[in-house]
Amino acid sequence: MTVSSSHPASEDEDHVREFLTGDAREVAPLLLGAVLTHHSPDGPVSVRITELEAYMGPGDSLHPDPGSHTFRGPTRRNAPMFGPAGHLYVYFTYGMHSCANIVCGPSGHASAVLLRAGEIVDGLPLALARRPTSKSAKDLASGPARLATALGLTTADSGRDALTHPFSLELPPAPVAGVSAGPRVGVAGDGGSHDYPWRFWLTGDPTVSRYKAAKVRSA
DNA sequence: CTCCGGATCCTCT
DNA sequence: GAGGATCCGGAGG
Repeated sequence: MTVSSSHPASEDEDHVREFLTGDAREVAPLLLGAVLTHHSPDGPVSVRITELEAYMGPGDSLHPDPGSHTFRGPTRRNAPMFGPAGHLYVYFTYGMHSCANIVCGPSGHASAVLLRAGEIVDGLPLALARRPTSKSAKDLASGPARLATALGLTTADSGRDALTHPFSLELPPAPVAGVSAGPRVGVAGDGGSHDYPWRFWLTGDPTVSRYKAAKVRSA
């Protein structure tokens, strides 16, 4: 067989991309157990996803999502969320942390899944070097900013394709058993008490971030 | 174990 | 100019 000069997508890549083009609320629980790898110049680190959250786009009359960064429409920062599925949306927050999403849905539909926690399954020494304050291997990626740091992701990676070099994403061979769902963390929704159950995690997994209820803002 | 505040600066209004 | 899809360390039980 011959090799085309235009780097054709593999069947695997096509399959993963098509899967991610679905509704983020359906994609999210099925992404549990998936392995995201970043091959940085310093070496590879792989994370098995154990917790994530779905964020929907603007203009969904059934489920308006004030918690989404795209709620007020496209901006320079959130532009990748309006792009094709499978790309990264990385944002910087609290003056010091980066958090990473995988974009879902067809282009124009700004939905994504926030990677909230995972288990380091490859590149443990490098992940440790990136997160020297972590107290145990379980803490290396037990939070969205921790996960992004352990993988070496920054806003420079926002908009890049998570399915091609230097990244790769492997879906679990079969949907994982033992999935829990609940309200998202740190998002006050429409007032705090009616948050959507769009956070998914592997029940009982030790790497899942410790739950903290969304801060309720008084007007 | 839980609770609480400081760090620190990008992004959008 | 305000506030954040957070993390960490310290104080107290």
